Amino acid sequence: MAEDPWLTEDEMATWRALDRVLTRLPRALEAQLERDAGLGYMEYYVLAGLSDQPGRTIRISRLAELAHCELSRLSHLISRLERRGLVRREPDPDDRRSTRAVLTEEGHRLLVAVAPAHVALVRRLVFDDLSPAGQRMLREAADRIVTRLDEVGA
Amino acid sequence: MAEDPWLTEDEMATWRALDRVLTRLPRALEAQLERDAGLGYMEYYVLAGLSDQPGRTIRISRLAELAHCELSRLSHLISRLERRGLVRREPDPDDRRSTRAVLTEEGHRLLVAVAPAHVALVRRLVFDDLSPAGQRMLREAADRIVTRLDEVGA
DNA sequence: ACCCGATACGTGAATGTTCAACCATCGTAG
DNA sequence: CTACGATGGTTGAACATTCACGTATCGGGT
Repeated sequence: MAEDPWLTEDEMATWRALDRVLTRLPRALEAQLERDAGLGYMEYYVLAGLSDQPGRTIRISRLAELAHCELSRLSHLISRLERRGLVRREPDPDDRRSTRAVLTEEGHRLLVAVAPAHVALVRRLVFDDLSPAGQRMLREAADRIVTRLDEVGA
Repeated sequence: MAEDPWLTEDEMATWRALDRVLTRLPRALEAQLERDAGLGYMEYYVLAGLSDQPGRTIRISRLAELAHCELSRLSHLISRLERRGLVRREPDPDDRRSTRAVLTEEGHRLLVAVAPAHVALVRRLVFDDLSPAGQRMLREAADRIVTRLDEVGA
């Protein structure tokens, strides 16, 4: 951790650009979800993840792994969604420590209603005018970063 | 907003990778700053931005633009930093509505103490094993996304 | 059968962020 | 010069997230 620490001019410019994406892109997506459905970014992806599971059901701890989200946060979040009738908790018959989250019909309807606009915004912000080569590079860069994140245990 | 909304298989994979970076990279950087200096991500960049200004001083509203941060949030944030003696407020002589934030000597010392480890982590997570071509692509992709964000006014 | 560490949550307090006011000052049209 | 909208900033309440702790269950080892 001791050696020449600083970034080159080029790296600095790249980092600034990436940093702006990091801070503004989630904010923009969240704003749209909030307006259209009263959902936060994480709430949306929890509902979306849930709808992909067989029976639209999944153990809460498993969902936390998928969302890279702490159990405590997810518990509060699910309580909010439950109050709104979008998900429901049910005990896991196989393991009585465990709780399962189930996407309700109403939750599914909300998700189906809001998803197209969300996907359209992702397409517009990220993929419009991104060449296939550019997209491949972007994915490779992102995958490398995720690999590094796993390495440092974050 | 009506046409074929869905993402291709490839786009979906790219988006998932990007999404993981969006959620986990800031978290990892923030965790390091929090451990080493008790600073949040935004707090660090506010101090860093401040130290780049002549006289380590800047109008608060200008700082909010630089950090793409709302005034209210910045005001609370600066109050916290002020309580810790890292910055100080002073009235702007040119415009009496305005307040200026000044980085204190102690704030500067903390910044200098924590910056190397932060930069080293950025280098490790983002730039190690990123080819010059890859870096150029990454920056171009990020810049395009920022341009789109400006277009939709986010 | 019993003990003990690990796993799967839930909860309440502390902290941070957003939202909706509010006040003071500035620039300017009339 | 004055009234009025725009700008700069603060504040407090509402809401979300994190942290530390508590509880119940599970899976072994002995």
